[in-house]
Amino acid sequence: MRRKTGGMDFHLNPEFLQGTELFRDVPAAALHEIQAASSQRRVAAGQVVFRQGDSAAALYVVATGRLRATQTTADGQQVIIRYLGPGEVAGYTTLSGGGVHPGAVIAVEDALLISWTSAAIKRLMAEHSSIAMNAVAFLGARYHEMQVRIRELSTEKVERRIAHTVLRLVEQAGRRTARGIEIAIPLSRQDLAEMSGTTLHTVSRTLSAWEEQKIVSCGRRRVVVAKADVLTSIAEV
Amino acid sequence: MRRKTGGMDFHLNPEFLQGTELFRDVPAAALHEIQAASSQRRVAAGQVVFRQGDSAAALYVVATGRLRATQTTADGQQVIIRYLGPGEVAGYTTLSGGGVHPGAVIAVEDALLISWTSAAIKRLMAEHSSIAMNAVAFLGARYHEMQVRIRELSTEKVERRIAHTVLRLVEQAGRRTARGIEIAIPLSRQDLAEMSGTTLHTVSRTLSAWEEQKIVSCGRRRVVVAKADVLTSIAEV
DNA sequence: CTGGTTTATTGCGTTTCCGCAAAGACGCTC
DNA sequence: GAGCGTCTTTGCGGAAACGCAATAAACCAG
Repeated sequence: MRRKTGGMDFHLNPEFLQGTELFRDVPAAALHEIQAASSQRRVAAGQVVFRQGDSAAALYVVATGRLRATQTTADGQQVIIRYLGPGEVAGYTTLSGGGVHPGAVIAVEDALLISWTSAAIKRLMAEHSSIAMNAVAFLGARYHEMQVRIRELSTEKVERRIAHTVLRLVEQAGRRTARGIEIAIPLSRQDLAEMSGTTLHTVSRTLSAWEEQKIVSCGRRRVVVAKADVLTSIAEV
Repeated sequence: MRRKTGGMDFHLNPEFLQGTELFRDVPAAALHEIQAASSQRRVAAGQVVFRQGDSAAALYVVATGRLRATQTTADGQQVIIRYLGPGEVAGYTTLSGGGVHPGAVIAVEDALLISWTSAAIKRLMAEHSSIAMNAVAFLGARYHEMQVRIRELSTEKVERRIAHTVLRLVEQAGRRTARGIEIAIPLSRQDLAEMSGTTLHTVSRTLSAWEEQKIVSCGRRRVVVAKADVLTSIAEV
């Protein structure tokens, strides 16, 4: 399940760490220490990294693959908070209190994660202030993201919300292809609904209408944006 | 407008700092340095602390009074992100990048703020890791708050959302009175709407219905919760 | 290629909530 | 206490989006 750094499968080189949101610009001297305290964990697509309510024992940084962070209500309704790609942090609660994870994280592709125990990452932050500063920076950025989403959910109609969601995904996981920009995450209509605050039916109807106008072309769990500018004008006007 | 610590109006004592979310548990030795770097600023009710888009030059900690943080769209639609009371931080962006404030903050009551320049607070964080740890903790907590609100906005119907909003305000600014728990912030129907993702009309109708059932009693910009348990069951069921 | 599973589409009725409009209540100033 | 501005209530019509249900399409395994 987990193995110590130095395993045959992945060499955790300093360049990788320096490219992550948490260890960016950390003094070279600290990198070895960070690396020594790390473990690795592989998760297959669909597998759970941690559940909502689990005690926050480890912090993860995505090395390869992609994760999804969700929030679930008592009665099972779910929303997607965010997707996490290489270099991003999962399990931020581990950085602060000795609390529990407020949401779940699962892998949507096979992924390799680098992890630290709560005690280890706290010690590293206390010793190397630049790590703590990075944590402040990325938490601030995520807080801001959520503020924007709240504003959208509160003030915009569904079509615009879906447009914003798709554009955000393009930004985050867009891959240029012949037909346009493809979102490189398998995305069901349900998934889009859970990101836009609507139902899969409404998402389906909206995408169908867009497909009619050649703005997007989509398949099963796949969306390709052909006319990003038109989508932007739907989102902004 | 601003004046250095040591002015006659407010003595910034160490006990106050130790009770704030940012300077909790900071070593006593650091308090003097924190204090020396601080300024004070008084704002009258209704006055702007900073605007959305202003460059993030200062960080504020509320000493007395209450502030409101908002997000506004290009076309002037507004949502209320949060109210800020004594001990809480306004202007978190100042902690990280050299960016701009992503939202506005105004005073809803006369308030006294303690402030630090961006450079000063960054230096303090770098030197005293416990400040940085506190920043990580409170940003994590706010990020979590926003996640919960997004889940509510995405999955719940208006009445439940309004109930949640009112209960949160009770938690944050409730004051026990003869008639029940009064929310000690002047709150218009419009304000409640901007916190719940709905319109003032719907808020008005909902409060009227609740008043009918003696769950709340309200006046102009005032809400008193008589039966918090019933409100909780509306929010949770 | 065939049967089963998952995912997507679409029609239709229904609910929820918005948004206009007009009237009413409250509180402040002079 | 008269007048004015702000805030609140409420009726009514209508738009937006939900949610059921049934069908269709895509994918997978054997």
